[in-house]
Amino acid sequence: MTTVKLPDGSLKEFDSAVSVKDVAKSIGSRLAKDALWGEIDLQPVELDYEIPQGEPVNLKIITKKDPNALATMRHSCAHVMARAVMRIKPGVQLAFGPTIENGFYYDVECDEPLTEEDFPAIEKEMAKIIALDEPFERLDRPRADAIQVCKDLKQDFKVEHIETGLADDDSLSFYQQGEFLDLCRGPHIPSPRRIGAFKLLSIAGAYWKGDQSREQLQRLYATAFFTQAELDAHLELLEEAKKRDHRVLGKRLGLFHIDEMVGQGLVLWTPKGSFVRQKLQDFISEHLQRQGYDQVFTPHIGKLDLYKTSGHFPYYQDSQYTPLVDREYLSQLAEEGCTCGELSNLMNEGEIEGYLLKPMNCPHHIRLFASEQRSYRDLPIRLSEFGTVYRWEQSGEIGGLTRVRGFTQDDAHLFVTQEQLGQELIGCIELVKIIFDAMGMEDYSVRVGLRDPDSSKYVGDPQNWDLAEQACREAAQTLGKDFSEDPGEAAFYGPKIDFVVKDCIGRKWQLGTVQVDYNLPERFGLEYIGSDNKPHRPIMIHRAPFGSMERFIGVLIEHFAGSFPLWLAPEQARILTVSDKSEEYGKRVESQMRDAGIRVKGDYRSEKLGAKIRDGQLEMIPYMMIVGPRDAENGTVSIRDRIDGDLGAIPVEEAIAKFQSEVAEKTVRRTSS
RNA sequence: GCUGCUGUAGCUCAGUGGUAGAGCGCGUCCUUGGUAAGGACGAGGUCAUGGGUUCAAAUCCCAUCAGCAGCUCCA
Repeated sequence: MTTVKLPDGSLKEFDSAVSVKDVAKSIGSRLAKDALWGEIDLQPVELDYEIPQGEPVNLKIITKKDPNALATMRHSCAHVMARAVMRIKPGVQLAFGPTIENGFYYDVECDEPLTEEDFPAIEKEMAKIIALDEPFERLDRPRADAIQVCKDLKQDFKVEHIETGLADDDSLSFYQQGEFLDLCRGPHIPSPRRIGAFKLLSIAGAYWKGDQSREQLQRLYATAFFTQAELDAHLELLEEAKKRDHRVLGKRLGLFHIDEMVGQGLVLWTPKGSFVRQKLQDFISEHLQRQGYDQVFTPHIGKLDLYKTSGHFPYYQDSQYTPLVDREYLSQLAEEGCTCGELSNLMNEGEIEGYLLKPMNCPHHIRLFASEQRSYRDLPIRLSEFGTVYRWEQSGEIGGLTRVRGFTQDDAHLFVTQEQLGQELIGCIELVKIIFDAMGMEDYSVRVGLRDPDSSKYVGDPQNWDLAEQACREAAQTLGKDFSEDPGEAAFYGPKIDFVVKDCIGRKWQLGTVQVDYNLPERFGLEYIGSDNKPHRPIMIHRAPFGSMERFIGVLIEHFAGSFPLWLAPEQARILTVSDKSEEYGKRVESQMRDAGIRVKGDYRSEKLGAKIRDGQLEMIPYMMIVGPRDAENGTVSIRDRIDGDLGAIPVEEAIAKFQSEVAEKTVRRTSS
């Protein structure tokens, strides 16, 4: 008699010995077909495993749909990969080898570094190991034994990990497969034959335990799927994603240029890219005006005193451009025989006179606020500026438009009373929502950064913090979207709400941000006169709904895969003549459209129509208007839509009206998600 | 900043020790073609920069700069 208890609590009884597969069959033929392996009392077993008779056993049949099935298989594949590397390279030290979103990695340290040229050999060895079909066997060892096992294996990272990271565990598990033994929590698949298809993807550096001061390891990235077809589909998806990379599209569509001679991370906007940027600025400016913001302009530099007061200099010196040392101060230092080393020390200590390229706009706005006496009747004061700031980002972090050294924030600083804080935060969130909605961006996440209760780095009154954190939560709730609350993610000066999106290869970027600040009003001694005729300290809100124009446009290019909606497209429509004979008519239509405010160009080359269409498609022109003798005769254009193709001939006026309404509606029509 | 890879024509790339190639683009000419590439000819490169090895370097070595991936960082 065999009795199994299924995850739903139901019991199934069998008169004779049965395998896992038999149980699956008894439940349904579909399940039997989809079953990958079983789990008896949480231990993975093969499908042909004969279930022990007698006492009831807990059985779970694992299928592809099981959320952990793929991850479990991939983790087992990571073991196989590590084993293969150890067979090929001597003296391999193993670190961590977890599963990640679309695959897995294993951190290793080798005497001679691995390169991508080693991949074929590793993959071949992995295939051999899988063909051996040795099971993954779990071994539990008491703490002291476990340390000894790792010492015997000469796996120093594992020893350290047990001694520090797993200091509270009395018993530790290992998994053994053939000669390969590894400290591992599990679970694993019952045998490697469940690894359908795998591929090594890349190799990169990573620090042991993520600590820059520790050993640098080599991280082998790979992925695995249950079938070759799934792996192929995944790889194709990666290729497709690369095609919408904003760096590739930015070059192909001529949106921006980053020039070696100008400097790393410094963006040159081409006319087309500048157009998109300007349109976005105009768009948000209109909403700022509606919300009662005042726009201001401030310079790109400020005296060091300003940043000493704000606290930004010298504390963030590593991420700032070197100061512009005051001319007279510099000659004075020279007269005193100051050496380079001494100058450097003076900079480190912040004891230097000169100017700084502004790393943020707040100090300038603060001085504008402080330039007049303010009454509670004036508040809230909302100063906004498309302010360009410069930060010395680490060279290895810079790339494309998403991480640059000079960027323009759609910045604003709100000076508010405690009572106004909640409502103003909601207003800020509203702006972010307006932007995401207008772009049809739904795939973003919201993070409320709260203070870490165990840390003392935060400035300001804890009661105010509580109020501000609650105000942030309430503001976030107005989005009607899930948000995460992240303790420890607040800035030292106040809580914040961040908006995060992913780029084409899955990297996360913060776009919009709304931050409460109790610190700067304090440091600058800001005041307003209250209704009680006494001075009070305002609270500041920093907010940037786009984040920065650079990063936002970078993400936006990928979001639209280069196909901007009509209202944002630098070139909205293009006239394509069928032959030279229609050039005159084409030019007439062109000027008619231009007069109607359409951004139109004409392609009058003596190319065949097919070639002109192809070029227009590749340049992602929203509408192509084909004009030939037939159109000239009827006063029409034959419209071709970037997405839907040929729409047939319509009168020129009708085409103009169509475009104008699409622009007015800010319609978003995307070719793919 | 760290590790690894990469840097050849405007763009994408081939070229592994014997003084440079393709496709696209660009120019000129021919072609006058109705919904994703018509044809011919031509111009265009101190092979990222600076050193070194060698009779000889795009090719091998070192440094610098830049790009890519990851790590670390991001007021």
